[in-house]
Formats: sequence, C-alpha cells, structure tokens
Amino acid sequence: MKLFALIDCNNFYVSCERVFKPQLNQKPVVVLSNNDGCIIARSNEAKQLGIGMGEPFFKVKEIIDKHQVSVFSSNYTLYGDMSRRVMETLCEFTPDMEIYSIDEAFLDLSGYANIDLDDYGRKIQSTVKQWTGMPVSIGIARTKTLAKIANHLAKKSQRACGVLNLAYSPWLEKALKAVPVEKIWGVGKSFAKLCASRNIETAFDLRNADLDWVKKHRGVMGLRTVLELRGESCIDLEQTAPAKKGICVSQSFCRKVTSLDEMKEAVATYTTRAAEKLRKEKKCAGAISVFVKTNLFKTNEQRYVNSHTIELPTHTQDTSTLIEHGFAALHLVYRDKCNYKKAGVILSQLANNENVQLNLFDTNDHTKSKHLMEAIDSINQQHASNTIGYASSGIEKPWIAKFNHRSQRYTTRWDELLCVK
DNA sequence: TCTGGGGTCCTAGGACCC
DNA sequence: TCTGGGGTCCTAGGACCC
Repeated sequence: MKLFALIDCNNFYVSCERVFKPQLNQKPVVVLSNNDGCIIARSNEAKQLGIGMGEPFFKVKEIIDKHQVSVFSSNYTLYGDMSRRVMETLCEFTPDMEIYSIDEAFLDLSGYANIDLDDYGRKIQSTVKQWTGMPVSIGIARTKTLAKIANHLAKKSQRACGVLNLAYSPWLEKALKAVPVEKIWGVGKSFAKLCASRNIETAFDLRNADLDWVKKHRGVMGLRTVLELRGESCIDLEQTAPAKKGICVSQSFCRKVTSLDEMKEAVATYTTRAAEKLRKEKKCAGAISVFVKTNLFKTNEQRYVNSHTIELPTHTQDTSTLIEHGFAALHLVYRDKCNYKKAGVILSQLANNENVQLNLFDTNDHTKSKHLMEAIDSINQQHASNTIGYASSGIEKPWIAKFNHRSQRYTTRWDELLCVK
C-alpha cells in the first residue's frame, strides 16, 4: 500500500525573510512579485487584514500603510538557497523524495506503515524548524492528492499543529467534506465552476462523482484526481526531475519602453539569462522565440502583442549566437509607436549537449565558443552575476524591473552576511 | 503613476500518409 | 444517386500548477 507525505513550507517567502528578521514574527509581512507589482506571499497576519493573493501592490497600499505591514521585494537568491536547505534536511528522513516546487516536497513513506506516522511527521517538522528556521506543515495520506488535502487541513486546524495524518483515518470522510472542490490539487477555476453547476461542492462530493462525466469534461487528468480522492494512487513520485522542455525569461519593464534600442537591450539581457540557464541544464537550444506586449491594463492605449520563433541552423548554447537570432526575431515583431511594457525570450527544442545534430554546412569551430562560455559562467559564478556581460544588454538599463524593498542575500553573498551587534 | 514569472500536460483539429 | 479506413504528426489553445 502506498503512503505519501507532503511537506509544505508555511508562507514560504515570508518565512525566509523572518528567519533573518525574527522581530517580524507575529507581525504582518508581505512579499512582492518582480517590479514590486503584486502581492505573492502573505503572513497569516497580512491575510487577516484582507490582503489578497496576487493583488496589485498599489491597490492595497492603504491597508499596508495603515497597519504598518512590512514589505519585501522578492529575493529569489535567498529563497532558492533556503529551499535547498529545507530539501537537504528532508532527505535525511527518506531517500524517496520528490521536490515538487520551491517550497514543497513529497516523501514516499510506503515502507513506514508500521511506525507511528503522526510522530514521524512531528519529528520531520521540528527538525526542519531547528536546522533551517523554516516552519512547515505536513499532510500524510495514501495518495498524493489526499496528502495535499491533509496538508491543507493541517495548516488550518489549530489542533493539528501543522501535522495531519489521514492514512487509514476514521476522519477521512469528515476531512473531505471540509474541503471545497476548488482547493483540490488539479481542480482549477473552470472545473470548479462546472462542478458547482452539478452541485459538486466538496472533495467528498467529487470523490463520489460519476467517472464518465468527469472523463468527458476533464479527460484523464480529471479521472486521476477522482480516483486519487478514492484512495487509489495514480500519480507516482517523480524522483528525478524531468528534463526541461523550454526555458523562458521574461520580465515587465519599470516604465514604458518606446524605442527599438531599449527593446534590443532587454532582449539581449533576457537572452543572456536564458542562455545561462540553458548551459546550467547542459542543453543546447534549437529555436528561439521573442515576444513583446504593451500594457494590456491600459484600455486607452494601443494594444499590441506579438511573438516570433526562429529555428536555429544548428543547436547552440552560445550567448552571442542566441542574441543575434533573438534580435532577428525582435525585428520581425517590433512595431513603432507602441508603449511596450514587457518582453520575453523562450528557448525551445532543447537537446542534450552530447547528442546535438550537427549541420552539414556548419564550418564554425565550436570549441572556442564553448571555452568562452565556460569562462564567462565561471567568472559570473565566482563574483556576482553580471560581472561580465554583453555590451548589447546595455549598461544603465533604465527600463529594468525595480526591486525597491529587497532584503540582503544573507546566505549567498559575503558582502551581505547578517551582521549581529 | 502603479497590475509577476515560469513551467507542464492534454485535447481537438488540420495536414498528411498509404 | 452513390465518395473508405486507419493511422501519425504537429500546433494552438486551454487548463492547471507553484
């Protein structure tokens, strides 16, 4: 019989900030998206003030000022490193682990049926807290979908103290009745709406729904969800992260961009970042797409969205080659007299370094480029990123996204270590 | 004034094959 | 009058996730 635990960090980004600023415990805290645009993480206290997930910062500014909510720009360097620490801690409890997202991991506890799972859960929880400072909630159940539900309830219930075991539990039915259908993993807005029209309102209702109806409207994915609710494990643990199929770098500008020159700087900047990711994955790209858009929230301005994909003559991981083709794609989509708000670069048709299909007519010497890329990457890794870069990316970059409330990168930069007086 | 970023999977439908 | 059957591949778009 299968047994899964889902470990989920509580309000992850907020908790990362609190580890280094414990005076913010029990105080309202929010973390903003890129460009300080939207609210993407809230402490419980901030949630209670009515600050919604994904709300634009400027719309809740009044509440934030009034209640002296602490505000942070997102600091992905810090969050990524804190995530690594949490995951390494979890590894101690079982080797069968799937890192599901930056703040969540599934553990396969199938071999642990004869121990006290509630106890084990609490031990995991206290160890993570002690070793990393991160508060986590843990849900245990017979399928991943049910473990997600257990986790959801563990967070909400006072009595659970963050650990809830629903495997072979007499409370399972009651638990399912307490979870609205839209909170179920794999059920989005549109399916929830469809369910509502059929009076399917809770996880309990969906568990008992007609399989043919579910299959008809949501295909095999929907079917899997319902079977998992019934305790039949359909979604396996994925221990090795599947290879990436595309790499995307896109960002809004801090102000409107109206010149081709600045758009080119942005495309070069994003392509550089994407190429770094590409080399980190040990891949070459076979195509590059560039997309541009104006601010779609502005109803009184000309709207324009477009993208173009260029197939590369040979797969490559060379930044300058990718920038060159990125520019070609940009020229095809760029239109004058538009107020651009965002651009992005997508690398696709990824292939492993070793089995790249060479072009018959390609006479370039790739070893030179390979060594150059290695040198650039190692310089940027040893020192700060962007220590060395491409001139076409621009120097000042007046358009680049702003992070006005960013905390220190406490764990990854010598010059930003926490100072204790 | 101010509205995020990065992914995956599935399906339907068209193009094409013999 | 009457117009097959079985398949693959690709793409765009929808839905979902964090």
